[in-house]
Amino acid sequence: MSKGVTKQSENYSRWYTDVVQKAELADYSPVKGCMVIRPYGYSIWESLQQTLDRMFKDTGHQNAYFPMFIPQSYLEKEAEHVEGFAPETAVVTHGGGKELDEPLVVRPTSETIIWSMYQKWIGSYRDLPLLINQWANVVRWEMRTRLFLRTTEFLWQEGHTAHATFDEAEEEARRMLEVYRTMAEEYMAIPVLTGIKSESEKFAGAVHTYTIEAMMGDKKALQSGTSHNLGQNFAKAFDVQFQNENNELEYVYATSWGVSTRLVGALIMAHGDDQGLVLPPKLAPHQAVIVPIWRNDDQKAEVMEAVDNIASPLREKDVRVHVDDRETVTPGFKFNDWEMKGVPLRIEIGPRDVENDQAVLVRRLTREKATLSMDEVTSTVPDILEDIQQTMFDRALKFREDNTLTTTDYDELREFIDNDSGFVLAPWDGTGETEEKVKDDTRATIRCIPFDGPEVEDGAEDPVSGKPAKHWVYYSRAY
RNA sequence: CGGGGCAUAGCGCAGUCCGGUUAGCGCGCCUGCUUUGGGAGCAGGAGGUCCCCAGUUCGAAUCUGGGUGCCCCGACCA
Repeated sequence: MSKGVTKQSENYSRWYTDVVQKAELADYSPVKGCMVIRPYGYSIWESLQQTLDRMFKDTGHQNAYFPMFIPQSYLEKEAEHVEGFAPETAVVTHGGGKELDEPLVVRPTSETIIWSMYQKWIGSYRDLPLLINQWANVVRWEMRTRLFLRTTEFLWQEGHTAHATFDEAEEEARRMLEVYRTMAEEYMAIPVLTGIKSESEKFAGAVHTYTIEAMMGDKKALQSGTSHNLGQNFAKAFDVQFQNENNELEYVYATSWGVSTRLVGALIMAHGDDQGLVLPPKLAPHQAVIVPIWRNDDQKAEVMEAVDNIASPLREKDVRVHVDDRETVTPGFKFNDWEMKGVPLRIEIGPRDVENDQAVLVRRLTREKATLSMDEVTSTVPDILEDIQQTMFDRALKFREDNTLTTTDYDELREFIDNDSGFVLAPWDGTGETEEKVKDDTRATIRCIPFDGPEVEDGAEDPVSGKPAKHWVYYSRAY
């Protein structure tokens, strides 16, 4: 195995697959398009899961689990939904050696089976709102796959809620998008654009789709989470009505929202560098790794004692510390290994340090080295981790801002996109034709109509069609 | 599905054009000794249906025919 990874500047997508494999996040599986998530990669997913799960519970949601197999007829009940998902489903036709009476679709998403159950569970306004989330795997038969970013099977969470009014559903969809924004920005240290999807990009079966969009290291966009106001579409398809306070029957209003293991891909591409992965302290499985250094057994005993004198108090302060006491590899190997794996902080302790009652701290993000006294180490590590977390977010935000063009000129837009220079904020007339033309010309799509975009001034025109502009939108090439 | 490429040790490859002893190299792996502050050194060792099937030949990793799998590039997508 060669030592480093392909440089980002040389070939970004090779850099990405190199990092995934060398940081031992995932491996290719025998089944085309599927992947094996290795322990280190899975522990990152667990960090994301734990953080999100707490946020879901804090906003009143409960977890449940629905089956992976869905009767094919269910998927067909909502017209837009079946049109959107039928081409990418896996279908089970046989079980126990016999052909099934009705084929079973392996869920590409669970709206249909969940709403078939909500039909049984919801009768009155007193049953609402119903706020359920599930952690699950789903299968979508994609043409082209990439580790974490798009695999045939992936892990995700999907929230499915039922409400008495459209406004309440709308509020829920926006609330959960805000949860995702918080997750991305405050935990993953990835700034995101929040906004609404255009008609062509919205979820099959939704009234509105809201999204968080992040900029990756190659300046392409990654849709990192979506939240949908489904209106009454699924309630009508599955005949889910409730009696309101006036004893009238009304269809239920729905939302759904999800993020997936794609977030791991977002972490890799938003922060990674030519040394490998760079993880934000709040989500890193190991926040600090201690590398002991010794020449002989006497030194080893001294050094390990000093290591414990640092590791224990740090753990008491809830710092996730890992002591790398492997004897089969050299310290130099360990340095590179943990840098590849993105551990935010490395603490080196050798005989010289023991003698001087000090330790060497190295930050992964900046590779900045500092020598601190043992006491300082235990007292300042939490602050250092917090500082790294903030610095990572600030860097990513500056990167996005430096690579975003605001323009009303189509030639400028095209040139910018053609040079892979990032996001373009431009006025849009709101038509699918314009959107399509930009896509044909540049391969860029409308990522979202941002919530906090500029006001459209009177007389402002769409640079493509010349028609009156309705919104400012972000265009970008995307994963 | 269209276009291009590849298949030889765990991984990455050479050998194939022009058939000929026991199929090599690097990394990794195992054993021992010496090492250990930025990917250690030396010595020894293990490991192969050369993708599959058929054919040509005294002889096939190498030539011929068929098949299979994978990768990359384009049309769909969290």
